[in-house]
Amino acid sequence: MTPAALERSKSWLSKADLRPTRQRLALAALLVGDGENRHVTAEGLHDAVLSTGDRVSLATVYNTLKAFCDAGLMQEVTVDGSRSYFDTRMDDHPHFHFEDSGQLTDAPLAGLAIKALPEVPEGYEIARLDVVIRLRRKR
Amino acid sequence: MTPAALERSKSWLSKADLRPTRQRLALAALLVGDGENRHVTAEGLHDAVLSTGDRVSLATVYNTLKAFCDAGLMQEVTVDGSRSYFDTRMDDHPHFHFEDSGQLTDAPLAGLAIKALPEVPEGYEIARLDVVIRLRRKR
DNA sequence: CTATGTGCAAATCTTTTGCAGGCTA
DNA sequence: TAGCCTGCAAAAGATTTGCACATAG
Repeated sequence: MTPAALERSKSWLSKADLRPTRQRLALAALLVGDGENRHVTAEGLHDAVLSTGDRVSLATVYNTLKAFCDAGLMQEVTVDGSRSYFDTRMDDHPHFHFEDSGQLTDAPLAGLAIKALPEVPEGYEIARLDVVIRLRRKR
Repeated sequence: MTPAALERSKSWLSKADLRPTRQRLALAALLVGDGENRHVTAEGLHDAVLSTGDRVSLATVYNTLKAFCDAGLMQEVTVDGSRSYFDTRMDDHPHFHFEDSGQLTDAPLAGLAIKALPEVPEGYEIARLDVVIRLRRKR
């Protein structure tokens, strides 16, 4: 982990009043260490952290990702019933989901324009608008 | 099950070359017997069929719903990581998801207008566009 | 009759939880 | 020190699967 990545990870955690433990720093470094947005699954992140040599249990990865979400640092994105993805980008934006690889990426928000939304039922308000563009490899 | 519902269920199954077994007819009657669209979970449908007096195992409900999807009679909608919903309506249309009750309903397609979509990556085409409007009860 | 379905229980897979011990502030 | 964190293993759900039996065409 570079000094810059360490710094970024620490300030990311302190933004949410989360203690900079060894495990959280290791995970944060993989998530925001380079300043890019990430879309990870718990298992994928666990594999990634193990391959850096750090030891973090899978249960802690789950608990930590959930803690990051609760703290408002990430959001959970549901794209297929079997796995959850965790996204470091917090604004409402569309996603591309590649059906062949299962990969999830941000879709440029610029290209999406929603002109109107269906009328929301009485007594409710919009919590979030999820847009997933499912992509299939062209034959 | 009314004669009309039985008829509708049978023709719905035959549309997809699925044999009209007792279990499939019981499930189909609940799904399309009245001509309305339905959004069900496997467990919810299982409860419903049991309450009509028919006996169908939960595993068969799962297998049958999956068979209906494979046959192009329904589509699976993923709205939160923990459960799958199965929708008898086959066109691309937005959904309302009520966070308090977990209920899923169709949102009027009329109200949604998408002006433009992000450019699709080279070599891929859009398989489906999922739009889920998450609703929270107003305080 | 033969290929398809079905039921049941056990297996899988992802995610959560309980609890004893560890570590940050 | 006090309270928050972590690890592990076991629990909890949702869904799938293996296999023997049943049934539609």
